[in-house]
Amino acid sequence: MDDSQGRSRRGRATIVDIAREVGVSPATVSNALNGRRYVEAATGARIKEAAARLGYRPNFRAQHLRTGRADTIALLSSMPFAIAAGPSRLGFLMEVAAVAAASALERGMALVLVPPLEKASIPVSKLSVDGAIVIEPAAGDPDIAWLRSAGLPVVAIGKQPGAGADIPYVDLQSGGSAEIMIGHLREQSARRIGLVIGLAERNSYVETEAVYRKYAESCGVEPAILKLDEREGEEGAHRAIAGLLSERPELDGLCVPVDAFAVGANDAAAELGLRVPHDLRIVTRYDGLRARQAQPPLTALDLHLDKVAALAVDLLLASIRGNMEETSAQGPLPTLIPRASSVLPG
Amino acid sequence: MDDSQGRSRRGRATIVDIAREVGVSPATVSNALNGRRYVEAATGARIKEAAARLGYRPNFRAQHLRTGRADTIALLSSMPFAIAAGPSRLGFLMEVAAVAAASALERGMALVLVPPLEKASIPVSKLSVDGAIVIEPAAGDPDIAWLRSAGLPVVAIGKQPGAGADIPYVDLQSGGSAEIMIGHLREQSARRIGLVIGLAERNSYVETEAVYRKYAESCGVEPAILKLDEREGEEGAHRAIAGLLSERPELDGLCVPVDAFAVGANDAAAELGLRVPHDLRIVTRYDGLRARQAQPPLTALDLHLDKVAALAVDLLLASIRGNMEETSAQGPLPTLIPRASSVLPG
DNA sequence: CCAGCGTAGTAAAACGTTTTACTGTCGCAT
DNA sequence: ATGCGACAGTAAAACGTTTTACTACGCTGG
Repeated sequence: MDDSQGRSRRGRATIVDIAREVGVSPATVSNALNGRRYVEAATGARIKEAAARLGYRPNFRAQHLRTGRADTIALLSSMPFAIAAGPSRLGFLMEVAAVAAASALERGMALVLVPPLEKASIPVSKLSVDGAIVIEPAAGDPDIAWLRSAGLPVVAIGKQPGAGADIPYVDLQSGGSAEIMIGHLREQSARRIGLVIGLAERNSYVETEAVYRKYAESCGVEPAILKLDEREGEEGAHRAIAGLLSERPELDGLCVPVDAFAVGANDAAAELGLRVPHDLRIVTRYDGLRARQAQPPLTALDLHLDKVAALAVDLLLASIRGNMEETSAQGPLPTLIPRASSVLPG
Repeated sequence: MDDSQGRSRRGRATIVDIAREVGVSPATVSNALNGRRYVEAATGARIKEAAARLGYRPNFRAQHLRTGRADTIALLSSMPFAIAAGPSRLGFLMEVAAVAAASALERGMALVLVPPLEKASIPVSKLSVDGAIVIEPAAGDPDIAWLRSAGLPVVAIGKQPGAGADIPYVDLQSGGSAEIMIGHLREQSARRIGLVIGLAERNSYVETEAVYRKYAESCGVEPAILKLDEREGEEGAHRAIAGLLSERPELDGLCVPVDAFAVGANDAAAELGLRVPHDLRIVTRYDGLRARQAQPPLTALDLHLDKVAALAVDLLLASIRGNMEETSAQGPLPTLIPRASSVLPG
């Protein structure tokens, strides 16, 4: 039964209700409402009027089925839960998420958030999305593999090591970041700098290590490199770095890109009675809550993640829509935020 | 043409490919795969084997259309852009988002993030979701109105003022929070406490004001209440609070639930040469980056947003699935985090 | 006057599931 | 024998769009 509103049985008005009302075919209504074929101005006006009068709302689920789109993208963290939990929960991922979500919405796409889960349960395969942004993926990331096998476009924030040109990315300028960090330590008169990075094969680690090795060689210092399992978190870093500092007491600077590890470095220094920054200068990369709350607060980089996130969304949408003339984008160069962990007073 | 894999022309295997392969009807395949009707064990096994062999992935868009679900919920901030921007971008909303997203994913739902947009453009009507969580909605929130008119379940974090029992909510314990804040100020020997809240009609303001008025009456202090437009942000608060403090120089304590305003209070005190906490004690509510980074750092409350977010997701999913025996949930009581803005040394 | 073409519309198929209503068969108690 | 219910499966409709292929029609140039 139609009621006086002209809509079918129960529920929302559909395109065929409008068609019946106006005396036209559903196809014409569709074309009038989303103008992908010309319909006569007068007809179009009548259709739009009827649509408004009936309170028509397109059924997105039907559109999605028909068109094969989802109008949704995902934002994935590939970091293990341990490192993303605690104070870093509001970290890198969420900072990107906030602006990526806004940027996507303004382009008519929804962004679904996929934080690291405690009980890892490949939820990415349960998602209905048109593509995904992945943050600093390690080589062989299983989520990326799944997405690619499903034929979905993926954009990385930070190049995926080992990936060909097939995965576009926003360059996080990790090499430049490393040079800024190490350069700053040297300016603060550190002469024996050590490096603490993660064990996973992430581009930022790779590039940072390369820059570090070049520094070590050119300055003639014996490299001191510690690679830690990210899952160990702050406490693991604390222990391991305490070990490093005992073995290599000459170290007077530490470049620790992972903020959780850097806090561990602070703790290790405290345990060994080393004064930061006097005896040991520490810098980290991501300027999040952890860096600012540390005692002493950690010198860090402003990665300009708002710009990075917006670039990533642009890149992904271009990729989804098939315009892939440019396959990657250059992120902005980070800027240093000097804090007490590395700046000698006076 | 079927290829050797038995799937239809191009693209993913569908349920009818499996049906053809096994020699059974599509309906049986559907029933076998999502077990809502019994199918014989042997048949079911053959079907599942074929599904695995063909690499079958259900087409979520088709499921969504057929079932009317979206398997997605939205998380909305109803705060204006000005107050959610800057340091608070990583604030309340994102803290809730992180755990709500994880919690939803573990229950098979995706969470889409709807941060406040600079150019407000009712994007909620473009979303395909089964329901929404709204953070501290003001009375008459247009997003909520829209969602309700679309028949979608809504859960509020913090009761919506003026809403009946129709909108379930997680009680943020704003009354209790106010008592904790004001009680703390009094313990820190504040004798003339002022209140700064927002102009919008949000429950936390309402309850806080009520508690404050009771305090003022019972202690015989002349109420000093400032209500500020949230869009004015830090600077607006700075100016207005400076005005208040000049007019009412006897004030020695300030309860400022909105963190952006509390930072403004800090600035106002500095401008007037008032020492915090010596001459003026300040407390705020949300313990975010802003509170911790302020000079001096602000005493705040741990609202236990992880628990709150999980409760909200539970409530919303129950609401979506139609189990609404309990219509609301009681959030945990906040706990005080004393900091230098209110704690007198010694 | 006719071939040809652009225009504005239509009918029907298609997207891939789920669900409803129906069918045949088997076992079993009457 | 017969009726009956449970069982395991099927055919077809349905969800609401978009898209393809087609039609009727008027116009234009030759």
